Amino acid sequence: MKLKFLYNLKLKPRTPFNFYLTSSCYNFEWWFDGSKCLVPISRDPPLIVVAQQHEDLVSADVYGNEEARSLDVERKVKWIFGLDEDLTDFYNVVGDDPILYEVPRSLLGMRLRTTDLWNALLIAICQQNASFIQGWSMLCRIYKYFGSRVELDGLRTIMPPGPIDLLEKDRLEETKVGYRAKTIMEAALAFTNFNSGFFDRVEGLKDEDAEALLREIKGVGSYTARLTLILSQRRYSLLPLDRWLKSLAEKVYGLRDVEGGLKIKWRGWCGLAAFFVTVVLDAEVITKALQRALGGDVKPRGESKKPTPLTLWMHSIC
DNA sequence: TGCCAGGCGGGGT
DNA sequence: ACCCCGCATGGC
Repeated sequence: MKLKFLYNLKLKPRTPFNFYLTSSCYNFEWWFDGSKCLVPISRDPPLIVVAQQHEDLVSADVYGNEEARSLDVERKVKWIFGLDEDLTDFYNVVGDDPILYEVPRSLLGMRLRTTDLWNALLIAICQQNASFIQGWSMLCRIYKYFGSRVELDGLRTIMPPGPIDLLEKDRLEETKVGYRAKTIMEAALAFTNFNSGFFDRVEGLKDEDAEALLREIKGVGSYTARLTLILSQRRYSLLPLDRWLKSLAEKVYGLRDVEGGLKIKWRGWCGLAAFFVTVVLDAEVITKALQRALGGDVKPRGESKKPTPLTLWMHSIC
């Protein structure tokens, strides 16, 4: 599929904003090359934005078919990059945190990029009981195998698959996701069951209700549901607590009641804090992550020998 | 080789 | 409410 250039947008982010870090994090080579960040906005009608930094603005070249002209791209791009987001209070909360104090310093202006609910759920399921590299390799294979190739003025990229694409092709074994295949298919089914309007309502629900609704999918528990809502709707109050973060919090902060303790410590920023913990510790496996955190080595490595959240885009992992 | 890694649900108590 | 186990897969 080829998409043609439609128009350009120039957007002004709230300062401080770091386009490079924001685009780098948890991204793939076909969506970020070090300067251009390609953002799939809509599958039907197809629309992809090519964003890059332009002085103190974000420049967005919009590619799509004619049908896509009517979409409110400006609002979506602002939302995805968090251009209007104010992290002042978050920076105050983590400014002297032994794990996160680098966030308002070396990672100043970095925002979380959102993705749509379905894709966020896919990402979250792939993190279940898997190391960073295993989880993102599974995702990588899903995108390559089920996504569609797209070309924008010679730029080659991938449109991530929708639930229908997975159901129709029905060859998830090829992507080596193991027992998560069942959960992914359950999720895909739930997302195509439009009669009930199952997920159209999620946005309007309170955090607990949104979490409960996602958990109706078999194989989706509290961790997966919360991470999904953080990555798609910036529900930063939610704490996606897995064994990795639990272990870190017990040993580094000396917490016994991790859930309660982190909520007091990070207040309404638990979800964003959890996200940044993985970034500053380069998503190392727990033994290494603990060493790093206890040794005060909480600045992400620039080196690209092996993939980290910030350098994933520099590597081919599948 | 064997064991484990950012979960989860189902079975036991 | 808890505790414990199996579940695919790849990497060390």
